[in-house]
Amino acid sequence: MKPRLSRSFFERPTLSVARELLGQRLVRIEADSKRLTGLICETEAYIGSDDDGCHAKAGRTPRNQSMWGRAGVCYVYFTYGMHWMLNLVTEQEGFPAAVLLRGVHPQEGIERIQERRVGQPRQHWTDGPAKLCQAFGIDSKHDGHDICLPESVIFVESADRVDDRSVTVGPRVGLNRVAEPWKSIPWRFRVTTETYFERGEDHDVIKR
DNA sequence: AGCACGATTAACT
DNA sequence: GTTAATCGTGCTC
Repeated sequence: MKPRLSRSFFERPTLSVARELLGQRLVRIEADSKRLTGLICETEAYIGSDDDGCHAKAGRTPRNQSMWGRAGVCYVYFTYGMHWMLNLVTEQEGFPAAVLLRGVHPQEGIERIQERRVGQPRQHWTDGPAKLCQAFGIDSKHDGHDICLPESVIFVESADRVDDRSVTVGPRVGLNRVAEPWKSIPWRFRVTTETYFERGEDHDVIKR
């Protein structure tokens, strides 16, 4: 078994965590012990209550309180009446910051991912923040879940670092009503070399 | 108790 | 390119 990313990884500056999560392996152990994994290919950073794009700007509420928790905690929230989003909390406890997981490249548990994403072509199984939560069975029950505990059912395994040449940095998505500079600040990180994750018989293409 | 909004998605022109 | 779906959340009355 590969080593898991430790709490000290998540206690660092959020931009470093967001960048370095690219290429690492998101692991979800389901209730029946089925293991679903995917290599992280897109992230966004949300940093502090000064960040107008960050939920923490509204202050601490029951919904967003996980963001004030210790590094390594999941902040899972509900939006648009139907979608769940998974964030991993960063920096020190008491400072609200997190990395939104926006896309993964499926590796293990393909059959179950396919079941959860019925009718969708493979390239769209986990290429959005709500899509990956649906595919991995992640929802409200995981809000506040600590991924650094040994018994955690969600964690991140150490894998190959993605080279800078394969990473594109740009503005975060979906912040149309947010004021500058937060609307355009380049806090989105994604793997843009289309063949980057191709391995063996697996010839999926990273899109977006 | 009512209401406007949303870190999106899928379907459609 | 546009837009409906769908409802928890936080704010106002």
